[in-house]
Amino acid sequence: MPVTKLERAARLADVAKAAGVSQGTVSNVFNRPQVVREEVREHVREVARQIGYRGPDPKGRLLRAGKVNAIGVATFEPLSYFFEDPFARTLMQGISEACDKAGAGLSLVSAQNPERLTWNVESALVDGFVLLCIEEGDRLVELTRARQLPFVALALGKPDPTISAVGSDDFAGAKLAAEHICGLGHRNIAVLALEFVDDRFGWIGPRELEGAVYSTSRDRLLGYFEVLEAHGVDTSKVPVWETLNDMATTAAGLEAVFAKGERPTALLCMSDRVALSAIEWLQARGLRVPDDVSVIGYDGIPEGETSRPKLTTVSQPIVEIGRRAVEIILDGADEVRRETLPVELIVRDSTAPSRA
Amino acid sequence: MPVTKLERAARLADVAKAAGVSQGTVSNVFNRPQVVREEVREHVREVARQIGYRGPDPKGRLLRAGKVNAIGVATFEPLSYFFEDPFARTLMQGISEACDKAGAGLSLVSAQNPERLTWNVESALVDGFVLLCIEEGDRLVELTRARQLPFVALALGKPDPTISAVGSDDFAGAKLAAEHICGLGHRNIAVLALEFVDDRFGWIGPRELEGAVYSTSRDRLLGYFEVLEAHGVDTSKVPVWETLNDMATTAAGLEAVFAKGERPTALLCMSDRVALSAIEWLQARGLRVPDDVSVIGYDGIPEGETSRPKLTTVSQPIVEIGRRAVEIILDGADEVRRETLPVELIVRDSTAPSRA
DNA sequence: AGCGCTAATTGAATCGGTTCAACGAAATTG
DNA sequence: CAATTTCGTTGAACCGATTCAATTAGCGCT
Repeated sequence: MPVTKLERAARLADVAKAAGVSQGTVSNVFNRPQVVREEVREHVREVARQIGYRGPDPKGRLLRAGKVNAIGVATFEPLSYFFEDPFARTLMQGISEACDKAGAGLSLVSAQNPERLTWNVESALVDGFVLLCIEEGDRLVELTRARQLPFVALALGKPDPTISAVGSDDFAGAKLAAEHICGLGHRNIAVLALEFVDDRFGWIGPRELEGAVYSTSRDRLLGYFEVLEAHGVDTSKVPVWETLNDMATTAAGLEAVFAKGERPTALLCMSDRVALSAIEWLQARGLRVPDDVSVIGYDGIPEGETSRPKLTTVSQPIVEIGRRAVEIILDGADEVRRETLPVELIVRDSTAPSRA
Repeated sequence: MPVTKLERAARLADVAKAAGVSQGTVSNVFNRPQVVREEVREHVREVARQIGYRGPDPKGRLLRAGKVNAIGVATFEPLSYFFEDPFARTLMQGISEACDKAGAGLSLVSAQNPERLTWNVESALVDGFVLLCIEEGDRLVELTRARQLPFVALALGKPDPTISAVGSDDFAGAKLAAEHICGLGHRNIAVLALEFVDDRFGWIGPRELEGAVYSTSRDRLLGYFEVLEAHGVDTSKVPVWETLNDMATTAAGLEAVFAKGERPTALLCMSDRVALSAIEWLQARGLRVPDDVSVIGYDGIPEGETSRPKLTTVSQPIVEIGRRAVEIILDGADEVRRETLPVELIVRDSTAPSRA
């Protein structure tokens, strides 16, 4: 009897019935063709073709298999952040390389939109999460915990020992930067920092340092200060301005710093983005970098290599951090893993000896 | 009686049993809390907490719901391509914006690895695909067809009317570029092209043009030629070099072009990447852009705005293309949709009047 | 008390596969 | 020839939820 097409999309069971074999056999035809006799195999294939069955639906397979074979990357920023921000992009490179190698998929998740029907941390079909804790790291971790899936936090502000995390040594990195600047003879220095607490910017004093939510910023500042003091700088007089890692708040900070009496001859920036913004601001004001002002960044994003002047910076192994995070998740071991990768001073053209 | 924890992860059914209610009620507690009496709701919540149930598993929900609420972006390149290539990145911006707005997820899929057990076009859990047909567009389309999911092709080389696609008018865009160059008085022109057939580079003659696999390259070249001829240029003498859209093959092409007798005063490049590479090569050889050689690109990637000199180019609405592709997929209408978005000439600093 | 109405809950079917113990038939062995 | 092994196939359980028709409970009204 001729096989007729069905109304709804064909299923495995339909093929089985039409071909007069069991579901298990049809399943095998598509998943382990070797175990089924050639004659049967071809027959099933032919029937499948006739009723328009194109192979097992991943939705069904998933439920049984349990494993999605994909990892999710979550952040509180909008999805476009993954493709715009240089740091995120570099990180994603490492993450995507590791996924490619493991044959795992990559799903991007934005936790920003708390509404219903959105693909979020609660509903994403993934085997584990890499958390990009740029902002609201705590909430992100909390959301993810509820999913009971393995996860690794990156750029996590807090050194919580119950959370797997990959990062680099902020304290050591900051010291590297400060050593370089002091070694060039600079003593009149300003700091352009990242956030100490959420959604605020402006001057940072001892009180703000004390109440810092983000240990990244705190550790880096402490690193700067330790070295500066060792070189006889009175850190209580060093202007520290908290930015939102963008042009606007960086410019505001520079306005404020340069409005003060003594102008700095060097800028310690806690990110390359801030450093690049600062250079742009300085150049627009007719100040030469590094002749008039030395600028050092932090992170080591690719843009620092092509800027003018090329950016001196402390480089984190961003790609490597992403790669490790994925490896840890795919490892499957469920104990807490914390890794700190080494940082490196990269001297390029945006810093020069002090002329003072 | 006290509720005890289970060995395996708790399921909805376990909660139902432990709380002495039906599965349906527990499902409602988590999905439509309004419909269940407060007393029951709280009781179920409490029991769920005790046995360690954190809410419905998306895997199960998926099977029933049928909709994943995510779209996939597939290409033959490795995953890292999405974060490295400027064109892809800009496209992804549009795609991710549209996904964000629709509350849909975003999964990246590389079709490169044909092995088993990999997250690929056949197994990705998505509701539809955006196909980035940079290379091997045909195979990609074929693979995707088998999934019987809606898909939209971008940058598809062939004008296949059975496939939904979003693109821009290559012929018109190329004419724009050529008009600009001719209008500046240039008559001695070379073309740096993209691929006409897979995995080859070098000179393009009438034969290669004839046998072009990629209509994008062919249409652009035809656009260039039509305008050049209208300005009295003998196009059979115009050197056309096919690149692989990278520095190496662009440099090789320039070596070849400049080794020939008459040096061009203007370069028509089929991508901004090639144009930027060309500028770099020219500058390294001591040739000034645009004084000695004018260079015009194609695409309109962000890098063209910050390069030195800033790049004159034909801009495709890349972000918009990505956005439309997602909208078409989420629309759900299953007829074939083909859209051609307008291109625009953007005159910046890499082109100048011919001094001849 | 009897009636109609609404709101809350149940039970079973369903989604689309994979897996595995068990089984029958054919091939191999002692 | 009986015993064992191998191979291919079956049938049913299972994965973890959602959905909806049917049922029950509770309430107000005459």
